[in-house]
Amino acid sequence: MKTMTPEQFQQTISFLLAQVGKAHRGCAEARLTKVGLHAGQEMFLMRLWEQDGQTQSQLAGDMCIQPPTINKMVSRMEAAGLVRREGDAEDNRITRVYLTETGQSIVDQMQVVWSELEAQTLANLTPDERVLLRRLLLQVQSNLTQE
Amino acid sequence: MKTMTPEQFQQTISFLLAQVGKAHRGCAEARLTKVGLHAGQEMFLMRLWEQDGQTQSQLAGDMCIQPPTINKMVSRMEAAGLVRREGDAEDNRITRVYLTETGQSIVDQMQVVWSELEAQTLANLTPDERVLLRRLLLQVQSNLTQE
DNA sequence: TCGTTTTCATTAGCCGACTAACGATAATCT
DNA sequence: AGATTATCGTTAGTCGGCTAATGAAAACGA
Repeated sequence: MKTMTPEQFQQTISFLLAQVGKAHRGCAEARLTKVGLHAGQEMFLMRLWEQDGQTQSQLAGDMCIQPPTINKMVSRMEAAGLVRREGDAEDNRITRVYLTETGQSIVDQMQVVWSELEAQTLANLTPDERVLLRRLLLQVQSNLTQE
Repeated sequence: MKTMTPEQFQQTISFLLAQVGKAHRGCAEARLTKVGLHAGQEMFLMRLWEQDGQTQSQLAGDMCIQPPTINKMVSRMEAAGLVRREGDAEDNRITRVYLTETGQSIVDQMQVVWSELEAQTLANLTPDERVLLRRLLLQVQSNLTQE
């Protein structure tokens, strides 16, 4: 009583989605390396770019990532000089994270990298297909996140 | 001369795709944990299920993963009793990997898990939309893998 | 035949993710 | 006020990924 074959496994959209996700992350990694970033750090810098001086918990919440992950990332990027930690004056539990000047310059380069990645991702897709793809991905995201 | 705003960054399909990929992997992880697997190992077992006794290089090539990643994964899964290493008789460089009985039983459970994940992923999508999503993802995959 | 090149597995070390567990501080409740 | 609870940051350890570098064995070439 086999419920599935390997061939059927590979024909699932989940399988395809996993492959596309890996390929996309790989391409992002390759491009981000050129500006001195690792895949994942671009999201962090984007959040800080959006609002500087956030707490680590805040960043973890926005990025849907666990606090220890943020902590190590901040430590490394602080050592790399992209970011600066500063204790909050009122609440001694909180340490806020700020972009340094070199960090800001990397944010600028990151925008170019991301635009190129977006162009590569959407190549050979018509405007209509891009709209459709977004709509379908949003539905999938909704399916996977809620409950 | 800013090329982008944080809002525009978050509106790219690359951003959405990264989020969906993370969510999908997270759901896979949550479900696979119940049968004693980590996210990523299901692909490995699937390849071995497809053809038992493959070499590590072969598996790495099929999975688009680097040999050291396979090596550590095999070591851990060997320690967990899911898999067994065996040297090749003709070529002493090669070590082949075989499914154990407990590994085979996990493959069976994995099929159920994967079916559930597929159902969750595609919920609220019509058959037409599913076909469309596959086609669009295949195009994106092609964009990201070639060259 | 013997040296070179290729292939394969492995080790070490890094990074992004996670869980579990702690210590310190703030907020809350009795 | 004092004890309890909640929050925040941090550390330790795990796993899936990667690159760089080694060592051993097979294949190849002069």
